[in-house]
Amino acid sequence: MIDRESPVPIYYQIEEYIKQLIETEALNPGDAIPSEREFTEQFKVSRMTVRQAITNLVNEGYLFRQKGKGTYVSNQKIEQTLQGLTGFTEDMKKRGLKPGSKILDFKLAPAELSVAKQLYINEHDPVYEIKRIRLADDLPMALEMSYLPANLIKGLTEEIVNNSLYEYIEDNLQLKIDYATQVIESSLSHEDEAKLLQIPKNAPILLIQRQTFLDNGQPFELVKSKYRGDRYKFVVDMKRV
Amino acid sequence: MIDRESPVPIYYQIEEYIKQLIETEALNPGDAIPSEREFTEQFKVSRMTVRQAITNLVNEGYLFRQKGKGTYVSNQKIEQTLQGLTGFTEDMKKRGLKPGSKILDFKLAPAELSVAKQLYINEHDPVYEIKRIRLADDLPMALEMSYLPANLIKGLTEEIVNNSLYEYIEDNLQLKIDYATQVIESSLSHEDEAKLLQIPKNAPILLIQRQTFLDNGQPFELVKSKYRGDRYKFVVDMKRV
DNA sequence: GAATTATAGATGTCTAGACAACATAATATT
DNA sequence: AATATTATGTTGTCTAGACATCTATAATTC
Repeated sequence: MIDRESPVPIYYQIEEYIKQLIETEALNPGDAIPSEREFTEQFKVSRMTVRQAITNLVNEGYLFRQKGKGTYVSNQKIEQTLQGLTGFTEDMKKRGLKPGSKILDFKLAPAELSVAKQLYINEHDPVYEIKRIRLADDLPMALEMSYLPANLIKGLTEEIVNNSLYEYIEDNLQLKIDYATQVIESSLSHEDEAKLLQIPKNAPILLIQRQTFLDNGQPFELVKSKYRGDRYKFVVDMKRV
Repeated sequence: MIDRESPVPIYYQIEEYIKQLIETEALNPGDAIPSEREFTEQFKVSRMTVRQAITNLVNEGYLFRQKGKGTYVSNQKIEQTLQGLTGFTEDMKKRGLKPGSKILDFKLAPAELSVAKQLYINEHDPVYEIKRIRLADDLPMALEMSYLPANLIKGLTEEIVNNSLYEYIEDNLQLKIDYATQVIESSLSHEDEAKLLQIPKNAPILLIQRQTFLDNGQPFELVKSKYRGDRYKFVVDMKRV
């Protein structure tokens, strides 16, 4: 198990060993790992070496200690769960679903007042309006209305929208996407939406409205989504300040 | 400088000492701190103790090491937090509403399996179960079921719960609340919930399940909430990574 | 039976070394 | 003068213990 001839430090070998126990589900979240003394006997190493391995895994969020009791497996790696801002495509991939999309409408139109306000532009300024059905594993997941100010996001096409909009904005337009504010509420499906989402009328839907900003504080995207309540749960991690 | 009679660990005293050097700008970003051997002589402690202090500061982002050269002051403490994790009371205040609460049930009971799993405790371990109606401007806003492991959150009373639970945990129990994972979904009100929330049956509700963690990765709270869909919107900010 | 007191086992802190690996500067060799 | 070598100082890894503190359980006492 431990190779003393290896240039890989012993504490690191022990780290890998424990991580593998977690990944193979030999150890599950909440389970106690063997005590430090047990590891010293198992691997014939000093306790400080074992502690170095365990301390690293504690710092990485794999384990947590309880004085006088033992050391336990955490739920997930923290960094991994502190999820970033992503689009629909990345979101679905993370959930292990195949993302898809069907554009219902793509046009350049003058902005309505409510949309203009949220994009920090004037009423009747040109905005791209994109209406889509979002699919996951080929089944409807959400209805989506996107609004993008044409003076800022230039040269948009259906092609780009269907591939990766965020990559286009960051790579081609050289703009830096920074953060988004999302408002989430519960609602019921109307008849026409129900039909498109293939759910009954008056079924629960998750209404998500997102305003996405560049690093200069300017909004470049407004997305109004209606997710099927039976298929979608919104997951968010928050940090105490 | 180092007080050996103090119950405060020596490594922690050294940490504070180094942090103070940085804060008073006796040490600036890029500067090398004294070598580990110099510290052992200055404080008359073993090198492992010095290393424990420095390792902690490296993990917290204050310092970085260079093998064979030395240890240096970092540019800045990394990891700025995005948004505050708060309880119901703070949340309502931010929205300009008067928070209120009515406890329907407060008891110490053996944990059910599903709850135990999410709190990383064993089935039948004691948990505080608190059922509340949450009010905003004296009107029902949400139904809330809270579960807290009694072996960790000790001495809980209705009084504490009604005032500020988080303050009690951080100030009295000296535990550090770190982050929470929340799962949000859309649902419909059942008959009994509808009555308590004073809304019609089958009205939209926002179902929020929150798992709150300490800084060691251990969960200390599980909250299942049902918010009135007509009164509550969940707002979250996300940062692009 | 209930409360109190040991006891065993876990993590927390600390010691006084040892040798390895790496970086740099001083010294010796070519 | 350029190149090797050596010396020195740094962090990296590791040992074999010690005692403290906390938890949970077993044993004892009331």
